[in-house]
Amino acid sequence: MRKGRAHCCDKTKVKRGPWSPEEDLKLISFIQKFGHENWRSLPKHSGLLRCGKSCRLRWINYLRPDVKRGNFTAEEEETIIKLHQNYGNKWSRIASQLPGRTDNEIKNVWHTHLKKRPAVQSSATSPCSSDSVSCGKEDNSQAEGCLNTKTSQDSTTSVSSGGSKNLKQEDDPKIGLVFGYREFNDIIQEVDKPDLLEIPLDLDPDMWSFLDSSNSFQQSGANEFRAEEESDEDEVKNWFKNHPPASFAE
DNA sequence: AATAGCTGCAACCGCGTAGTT
DNA sequence: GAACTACGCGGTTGCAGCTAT
Repeated sequence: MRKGRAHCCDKTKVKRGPWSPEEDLKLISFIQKFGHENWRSLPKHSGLLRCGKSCRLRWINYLRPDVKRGNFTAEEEETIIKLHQNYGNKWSRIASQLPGRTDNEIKNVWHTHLKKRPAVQSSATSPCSSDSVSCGKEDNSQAEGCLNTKTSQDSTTSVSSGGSKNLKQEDDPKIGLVFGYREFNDIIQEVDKPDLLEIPLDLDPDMWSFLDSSNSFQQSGANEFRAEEESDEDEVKNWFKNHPPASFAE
């Protein structure tokens, strides 16, 4: 279809693997300031050593304000099962019916929990089921009809099996390093509202030293953004200084 | 206590497609 | 219409944490 395509970024020059709290902060901070109209150039301007694709994924699956963390409710699981019967592996389509859930998360839940259920397994043999992606014309009316998806906002109301590792945000040590978890959600919800941005963060000592010592923000490769980023950094720093971690003690 | 096996999740990879030149 | 870019999607993988032995 296409004649050779350059990889989206030079693999040797970008960082890969899990995101650090500092990177998350940079990304949130940058998007809050400048938005994300161009993922490809975002890393360069934000000073992140990641490819745009990776930034996009991180934002969509984890940092976006409206991402609902926590285990899936029984209702949500039920909805996923129904939607999967209609749409097959169209995860983004399914995700669009589940506010706050990402396609990646739904896909994971499907593969780890839902598809193992006996009821699901039997229905999976239906013509429009899993892996028969070519459902062709999806019956939207039917699909939408079965989805009066009122998902609970209480992510702690979990019915899902839980498994051995429920490292949702509330348990994620990575995030816990920097943010109080509830506060983390709150921040993220403000990211799309620049004027309202408050960052109720519980700041880990490591993060303090990061902010105080490193020039990580200034190390941004984009000179044209540098001045603005510095003031952005100051904003964030000031906020942190005025909101000592103790204020979020449990 | 050590470790092998299993599970669940975050992140990566490659392809399809829409948009632009 | 061809060539190219960038984005979005779905499949897959790697790894950390948990459990069983």
